[in-house]
Amino acid sequence: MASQILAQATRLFAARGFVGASLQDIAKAVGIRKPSLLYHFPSKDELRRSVLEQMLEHWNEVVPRMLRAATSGEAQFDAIGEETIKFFSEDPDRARVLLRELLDRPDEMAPLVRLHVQPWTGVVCDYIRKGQAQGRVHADVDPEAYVSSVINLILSTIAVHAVVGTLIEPPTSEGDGEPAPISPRLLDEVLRVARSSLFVSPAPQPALATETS
Amino acid sequence: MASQILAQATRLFAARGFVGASLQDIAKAVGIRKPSLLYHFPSKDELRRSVLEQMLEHWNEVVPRMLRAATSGEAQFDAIGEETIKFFSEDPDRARVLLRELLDRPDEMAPLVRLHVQPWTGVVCDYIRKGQAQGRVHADVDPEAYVSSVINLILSTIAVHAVVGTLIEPPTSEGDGEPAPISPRLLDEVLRVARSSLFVSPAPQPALATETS
DNA sequence: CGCCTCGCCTACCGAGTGGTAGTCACCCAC
DNA sequence: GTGGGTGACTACCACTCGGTAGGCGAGGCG
Repeated sequence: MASQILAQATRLFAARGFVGASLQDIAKAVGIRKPSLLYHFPSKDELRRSVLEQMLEHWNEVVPRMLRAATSGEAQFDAIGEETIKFFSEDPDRARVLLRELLDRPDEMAPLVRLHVQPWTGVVCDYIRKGQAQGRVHADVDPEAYVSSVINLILSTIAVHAVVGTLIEPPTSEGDGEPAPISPRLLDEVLRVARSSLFVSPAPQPALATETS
Repeated sequence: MASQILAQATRLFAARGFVGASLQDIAKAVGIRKPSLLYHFPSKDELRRSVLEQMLEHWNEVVPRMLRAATSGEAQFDAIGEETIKFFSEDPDRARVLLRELLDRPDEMAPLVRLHVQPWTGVVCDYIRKGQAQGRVHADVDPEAYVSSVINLILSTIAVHAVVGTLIEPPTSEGDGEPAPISPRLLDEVLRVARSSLFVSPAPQPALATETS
């Protein structure tokens, strides 16, 4: 039950924001009444914290896999980006909730961000600096700023893809109720930008048969 | 008077979101009572539209300057990015309000985005394709997706710089009430990423005496 | 059976919301 | 002076919000 509440709360917080999504809305989406919801979560703020906690918990399961990939080789470097994109794009509400919290409560989110992404970015930054020493990575990359920018780019691209997507290709059909998948063109380009702004040799593969699939 | 209301409304919408900022809060920030505010703007929704309209109006004054820069030469290409960054970073609330609206009302914002940034991105995309034909721009750039990504990156970087900034350098002093300027490291890296993921020859200048000015 | 806990309910509360009605002081043209 | 518009105010409205009080049925257990 609590998990259904968390799921619906995540969905509605993502769509309307924390203040915009009322407990009544969330309860109705779950199929119960408001006081029943408050039985499981003592307050709306507690519900918000639980939503965030659940998401960061899930995130923490993904991180070790990425770190292992990061330290193994250059080609696997992309895997970090792909893994991050996968995490957010398999449920874009994660990106939206996170972005909204970043906007709504920056002071509260700053320590959380430090706690959950700082150590990971530290490893990646070390790897970038090593790459710079070996000449594989552009010398003028600012590792911390680069990593922050790429995370930011992935997060916001997925969060607002519904709007930006209509910029790059007209909506296929109007009035559809389903979520509309994220344009692969956008995601591919995000990865390409991240890769080609990091490594000095941008194209090991000649990009000739990319249209196969 | 109306301009003061718009200014405070922009500030509070940016900080707390549309539903989170009450008319009473805005009126108090201006120094008047709520009904007096509703005398100037007939409804809260009208106030929101006016805030957006004022911002897009201001934006439309900047666009022609950028377009002139875009069609003049390669070095001036960066000027577009710098101009865009300047527009948002001289008042980060613009980025925050825009991002919030993108999250809150995607269906309403999509046509606005098309109207106000579509023509401009069209010109830039043409320029990118010309650059690709001449070999100055990476062949695997997806012009529309690239431009969308860069706009997204600039917007979100400035919108949440307060949180991300603490990732790349510890806050100099705690408890400061002033807005805290955007880290130049972040902005420089955003520009570098945008530039170096576009052009094939990333460094015409050897980046040796860049610290002169 | 009696009793307790769990999960949910209806009914209600005070506070705050966006918005309206009506008033009042000012100022400027006639 | 006087009429009318301007821009602010006080007082109020219906409504929704997050949260509480208390009851009710089902199931486990002595």
